[in-house]
Order: sequence, then structure tokens, then C-alpha cells
Amino acid sequence: MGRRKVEIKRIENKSSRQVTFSKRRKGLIEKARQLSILCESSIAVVAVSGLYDSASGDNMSKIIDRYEIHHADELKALDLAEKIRNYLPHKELLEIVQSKLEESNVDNVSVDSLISMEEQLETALSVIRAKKTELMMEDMKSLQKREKLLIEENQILASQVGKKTFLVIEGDRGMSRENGSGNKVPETLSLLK
Amino acid sequence: MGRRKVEIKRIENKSSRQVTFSKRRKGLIEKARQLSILCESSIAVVAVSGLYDSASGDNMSKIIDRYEIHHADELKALDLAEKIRNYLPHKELLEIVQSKLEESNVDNVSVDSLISMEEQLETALSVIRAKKTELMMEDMKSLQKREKLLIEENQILASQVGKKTFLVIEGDRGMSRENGSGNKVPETLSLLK
DNA sequence: CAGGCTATTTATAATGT
DNA sequence: TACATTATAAATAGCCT
Repeated sequence: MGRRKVEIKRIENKSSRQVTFSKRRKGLIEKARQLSILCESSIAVVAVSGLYDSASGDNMSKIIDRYEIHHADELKALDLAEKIRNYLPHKELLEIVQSKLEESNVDNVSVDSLISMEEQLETALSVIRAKKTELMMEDMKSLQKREKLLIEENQILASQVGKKTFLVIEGDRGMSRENGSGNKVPETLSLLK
Repeated sequence: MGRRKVEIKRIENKSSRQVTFSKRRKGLIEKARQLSILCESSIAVVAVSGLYDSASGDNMSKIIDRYEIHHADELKALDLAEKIRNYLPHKELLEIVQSKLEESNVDNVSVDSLISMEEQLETALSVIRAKKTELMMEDMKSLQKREKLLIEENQILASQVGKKTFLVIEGDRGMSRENGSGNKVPETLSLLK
């Protein structure tokens, strides 16, 4: 529907991608709205763009903040700050089209359809949660791997200077609870201090 | 996009509505899929059509079954069976487009975007839940109202025949737990038995 | 009713401002 | 960088089978 036909594949150029996202999102929402009115249905559209731009350092802190990482005792991460920079924030949006939900009267609205929607959203939620956990676990593993390598390297260096190796970890589970909002990434870990 | 322009308002004719729902639903899903690929985003579309056809009597029983009604002690309903028939089932559907969620690697997928999506679905859920509760409350109120009228009427009749009025309620909270699946609506209440 | 078929309307890609 | 324009692709309303 434009000057030329476009292939459906990832748009590499970042700004074009952003522009297309805005335009098509608008279209999608409008279509959902129309459908909900025309066919008296309840439609939810949840779109999260995966635009990984403009990193802010304490994003990961917030994530850890909000979600207790149950493998925290395995999280003996080196250079958490660098890792954090790999987590890029995103643009997000939520649109819920619920035209029908407003005009209901007791006898002809199906409570059951709302219950279905609830259940379906629950299903969507569990998919999202499962994927989130999986990705976080992957991150944990890669952190552990890097840590292990660095510890080894460190031990070699330490033996060369005839000193004992200390690994000092601050925070861990509770570290970003207090200073997680708006500040720079705290120095969470010091090696060989 | 058709032979003529259509106004965006409820389609009264049931079968046209159904046809339009199918066609436009398909279009909506396709749009969502394209957007998710083009812009590397995660999109969930949840559509519940509000087609209130083909009533089955124990629908309400199932609802009550699944959801504890905390106002059950107010639920001194008369003729629950009739009420149940006002709850009509529906067609439902769920489509989750998650093309991006599949091809992630640790460093360039935003865990945070998944968390956002989770949070947004939670938001959508609470809207749905709130509406569900509201509708159920409305139903409870109307049941109570009808009950009150009937009790009054009943008392008048009773006094006319010089008898005392008994209101016997069976089940209540737990009533449909055991026999809620596939059976006819149980006689839950007897008046003046 | 489900599945094609076009005449049209609508969405939007590229471009202009 | 964001917003308006417009040529073109895509969606779909009404028909038809």
C-alpha cells in the first residue's frame, strides 16, 4: 500500500523501522477499533517494539530490582555495569480497545466472554514470562562463564605478584533496592581491592 | 476497501457480522504479523467476539464454579435456572504473534521489553477482571431485587392462606462444585416447599 | 454457510517541507 | 526529526457460487 511493494522482513535502517512502526501501529489499532465496533467484540492489542536504542545504565538494575533473581547466589558477576549496557531500553506501548465493554447491560453481555479473555491473557502472560525467564537464565550463564574465566586469569596474575586473590561482592540480592532510580550504575563489585 | 464505504457501527445482521468478523480478524492478525517482523517487535492480539448465540443452561454454573462469588451469602436467588439462560456463550479466539520471541540471542534482546509486555498484559487483565466483577455484581443486584419482590409477593400470598413463609436455599457457595459439568441446572432453591 | 471474485476504499512507502 | 502529500499496494463489501 505504498509507492512500492515491500518485502515482509526486518527493516534494517533504524529510523525507517521506527517510522514504519508508528504508522503501522496506528493502522493496527484503528483496525482493531473498527472490528470491535462493527462486530461487537472485545479486542486487546499489545505491541512492544523491539527497538533497542538509547541505553541507560541502570536499566538492568531496575530489572533485578523488580524481579528477585532466585539464582542470586550464583550471580557472582564480574563487571555488571558492562553487562547492563547490553540491556538496551525500548519503546513500549499498550492499546486496549474495549468499545464493547462499555455499553453492556446485564442480560446480553456475556460475562463468560470476559472470563475467556482473562484466561487468554493469562496464557499470553505465561508465554511472555517463560521467555523472560529463559533469557535471564541465559544471561546468568554467560555472566558465570565470563566470571569463571576472569577468576582464573586473576589467579594467574595474583600468583605472579605473589598475592592472594580476593573477590569482593557487594549487594547481590539486595544491592539495587535503594539506589536504583535515576542514578548511575553503582560500583557493585570490586576485584582485588 | 469494499464496494462501498461502510459506517463504523455495529452490524445488526448476525451473519454479516460473523462474515465481517472473520474477514477483518484475518486482516488484523496478518497486519500484526507483518508489523512484528518488519519492526522486530512482539505483538499480541486477543480478540473475543461478542456473538451471543446458542445458549447452554449450565454456562452460569460453570462460571460460578470457576469463580468463587464472594457475595454468595447475598445470593439468595430465585429461579437461578432462568437467570442462567440469560448468559449466552460466545465464540472466542486467541492469536499471539511472537515472531521476534523466537530468534533472540542474549545480547540484543531486551529482557526488559518482555517484562513490559508482561506488565501490560497484567494491566489488560485487570481491566478485564474489573469489568467482569462489575457485571457479576450487577447480576447479583438484579437477582436480589427480583428476589425481594418475590418474597414480598410470597408473604402476601402466605398471609392470605394463613401460613408462615419459609425460604429454603440449597447449595449457595458450594452448590455447583460437584455437579456442574454437563448436567442440567440443579434445583437449587425451593420456595415454600 | 464457506469460499472466490472485483470494484472500491483504505493503508502506507516514498517523497516533499 | 516530525509532519503533510500522493502514488500505489493491500484490504475488503457486496456479490456470486
